[in-house]
Amino acid sequence: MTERSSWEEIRDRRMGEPGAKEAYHAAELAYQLGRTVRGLREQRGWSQTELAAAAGMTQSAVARFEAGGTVPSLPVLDRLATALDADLIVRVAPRDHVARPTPEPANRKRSVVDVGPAV
Amino acid sequence: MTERSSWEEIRDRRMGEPGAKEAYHAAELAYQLGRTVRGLREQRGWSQTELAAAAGMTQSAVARFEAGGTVPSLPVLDRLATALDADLIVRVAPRDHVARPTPEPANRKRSVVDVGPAV
DNA sequence: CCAGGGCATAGCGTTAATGCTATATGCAGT
DNA sequence: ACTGCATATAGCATTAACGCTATGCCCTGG
Repeated sequence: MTERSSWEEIRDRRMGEPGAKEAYHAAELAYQLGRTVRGLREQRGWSQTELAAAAGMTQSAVARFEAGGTVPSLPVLDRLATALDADLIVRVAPRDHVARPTPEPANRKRSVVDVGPAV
Repeated sequence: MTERSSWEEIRDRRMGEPGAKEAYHAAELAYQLGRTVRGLREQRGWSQTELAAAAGMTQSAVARFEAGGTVPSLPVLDRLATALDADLIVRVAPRDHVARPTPEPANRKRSVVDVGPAV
């Protein structure tokens, strides 16, 4: 239909489709992660090609990801984060608990991967 | 080989294989996320079957996930988090920046999904 | 005007996560 | 001993993410 097919299209459709609330979240998540990574990349003055090389992937993969074309897998996110010298943080934080003020030392040299019950 | 095949086996193998540092991270991430979710589930006194129903999946899927049998996708994590009334937090936080003390209100009622350049 | 660099897409083959059903234990409770 | 519930696996079909290659477009420098 309309054959406009493009990642934007795909993303828009996913984010608009009702009944797929989870898919929606995931799509939005993908979108925002893409923008975040793009920001970090540009901040470093790197081209998609360079980031791709550093993360062990190709330019097209980076473009697809940055455009939110697909919901990235954790392995890929990890590689990108590592390439950008950043930490990939994935956590399932219960909302019940009154999360403590997160006494994060703001700079601890943890591993690239940071997981936890979040407080 | 040895045909012992089980998720533990799979996980162990993945976490042990050298040369796949990213895969390692991802596997460990999967493992820990699984334990976190299991903890939250038991904390609620739910059975895998119940959590599965609440998250729109089957008991086997939950078992597989909790055992770290596969690296979960974001959509699945989102559904599980939502079912457990928790927040799924995924972020790529640059290590360079001297992250500020995270002035997190410790209790804001954000969306289920929380993404950002992390400060 | 042409060349080069950077980014967006198209297509396609491969791989891995999901979903489901069925089954094997293990552990109470009766 | 039998029944029922919970968890671990097996096996299989589907789907989607990934990886790669090849273009197309745009913009800028020569």
